[in-house]
Amino acid sequence: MPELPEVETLRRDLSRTVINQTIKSVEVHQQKMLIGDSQEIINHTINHIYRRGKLLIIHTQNQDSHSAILIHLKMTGQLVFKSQNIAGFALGHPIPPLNTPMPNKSTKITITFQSNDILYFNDIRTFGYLKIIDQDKIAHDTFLKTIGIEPFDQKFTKEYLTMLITKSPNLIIKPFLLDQTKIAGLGNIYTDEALFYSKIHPTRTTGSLTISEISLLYDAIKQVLQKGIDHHGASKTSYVTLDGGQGTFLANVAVYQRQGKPCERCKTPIAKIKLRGRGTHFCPQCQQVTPSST
DNA sequence: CACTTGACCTGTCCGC
DNA sequence: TGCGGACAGGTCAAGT
Repeated sequence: MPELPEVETLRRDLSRTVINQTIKSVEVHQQKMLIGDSQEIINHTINHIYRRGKLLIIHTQNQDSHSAILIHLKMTGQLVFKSQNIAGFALGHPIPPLNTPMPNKSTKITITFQSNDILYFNDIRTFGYLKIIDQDKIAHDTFLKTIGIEPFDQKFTKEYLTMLITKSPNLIIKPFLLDQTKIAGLGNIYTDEALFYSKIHPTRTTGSLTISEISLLYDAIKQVLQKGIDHHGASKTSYVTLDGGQGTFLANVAVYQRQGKPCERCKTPIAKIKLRGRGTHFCPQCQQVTPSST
């Protein structure tokens, strides 16, 4: 469930808490969650953290080597930070952390810093991973290699989106938007929201979209992602912010998991269908299967 | 080659 | 109350 806004929220929080921290030890509680050699980052200092789509990339180094930690949370992954310096640790999220014990049974990897601060990687369903590789090999990572454009990249323009759509005119728009090799970072929640605001039915084909619909879709993608970041992400079941708190985006969704509830624009009950195995929410009135004339 | 489907997992919820 | 099954969804290998 963590999509671009959730991972971006974690990136920002991590940048305030673990930059310049030196890794003392790495404890792996479930082997398959770790790819690579944890010894490689012992005594490494974290000096840079960035994000590609839903993937978090942490640069570490010491005198001899430069490594990278790639973290994918998939559906139920969590990163939780426990500081020794309680007074200095206030991330300021709107919903404060529950006092969930750390570590717990979903804790898969524990990273302890020289400060004795601890970063926990939890994942109930164990779909996520933490991967340690040489920094020179980042460009060869099989996932990163195929990932598409960043929605907030300057190169992502209306023309770029039009080009992507024109190139694959026979795809259903929702799976198209979920395809990480085309646009990076959209998942089920933000895709449904973006289609609602652009008044496009999720089963429309890419080739059927008009220029003005593509324009609306472009604006909607950026707006819902920004709104998600502003709300510190969407906490449904498992996603939490770095301090264990919750994002508030779900209180502000228009369609996601609002089936049966009135559309905020026209009061028609929101519908839910299954599209390619994904729960898909939309307003049957506002989002027509043919282009709207407006 | 481009696209689609099922598998990977486990906690939660619903109906019987 | 207990149990089985559906469901949740990001990615990738396998299939079309």
